[in-house]
Amino acid sequence: MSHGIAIGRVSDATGVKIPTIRYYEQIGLLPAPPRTEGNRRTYDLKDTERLTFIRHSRELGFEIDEIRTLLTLQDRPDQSCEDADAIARTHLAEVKEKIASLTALQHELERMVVGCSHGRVETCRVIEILADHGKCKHHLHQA
Amino acid sequence: MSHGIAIGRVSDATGVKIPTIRYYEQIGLLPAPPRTEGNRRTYDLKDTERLTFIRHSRELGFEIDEIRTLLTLQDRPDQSCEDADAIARTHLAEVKEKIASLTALQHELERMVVGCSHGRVETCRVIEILADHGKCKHHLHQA
DNA sequence: CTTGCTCCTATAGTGGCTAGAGGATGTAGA
DNA sequence: TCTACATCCTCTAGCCACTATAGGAGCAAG
Repeated sequence: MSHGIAIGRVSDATGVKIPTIRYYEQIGLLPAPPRTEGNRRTYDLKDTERLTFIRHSRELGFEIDEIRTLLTLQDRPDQSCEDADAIARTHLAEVKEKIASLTALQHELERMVVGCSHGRVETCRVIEILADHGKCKHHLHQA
Repeated sequence: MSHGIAIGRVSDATGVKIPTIRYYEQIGLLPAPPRTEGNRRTYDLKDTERLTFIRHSRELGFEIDEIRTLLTLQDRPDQSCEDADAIARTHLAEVKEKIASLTALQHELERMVVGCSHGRVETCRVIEILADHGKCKHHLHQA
């Protein structure tokens, strides 16, 4: 008599680890499900969908608080999606900046690695560049 | 009579915040400097250089433990720089992967934002894509 | 001598989990 | 029915690299 999905199955279905699911419950991201007589959590399909939504959002780099907003938006389909759009746009801008930053970093690392004489540390470009910021072409904001 | 640099000056000179400098001392990344009679830390130029090295390495995304290795390498200039080179190469590979991942993410976010009808949540592509992983073209490793 | 800046220690908090201890429950086979 | 094993439970602590806060003490200029 089990019309409830066990946490392990939910974990398998969504790819979210069991402790993480419990953590999401703890921080109020996932509602606390009913329990069996033996005190085990029993989920339903909606929970699984919600978790999939959460996991996908996390994969896309959204923060927990952003996901909280997106979830409440999802729950009210008749409202304007302005907020969701704004969150996504802001996030997109951040991602673009991060890519730019990382690309600059990539070039600098390449310069380091290519310039390395493969000899002694004394003449190593890797160490040299790290020690002397002036040898740095690019200004990196965040890496 | 002050031939010792105060922590605040070191902070200004290197761009590393005061609590962070103390933290680095605590974890053994920066040696504990001598103190004045009034128990204040007094640094010298070498410390400033070491901190600059650390800051720059952090900006380039190296982890503390990697920096630890790089620092010991720097201290022995007659040794082979193989290790430093290996660390930089590994790091470069990670950065490249991250860029690829973020670029995929960027495309997906753009698809979301462009597809958004700016109407009600019901028809919002942002929410839709987040809810349904199947609508995702790219497989993202880490974002 | 007082004002205000810098510095000190120690502790706790951040985000987003992850790991471990120690125990209860559920299930499948002998 | 017994037993072995998988799965689940709670609770606490740890991870990284800081950052913030509280509650003081030291120091330099006006």
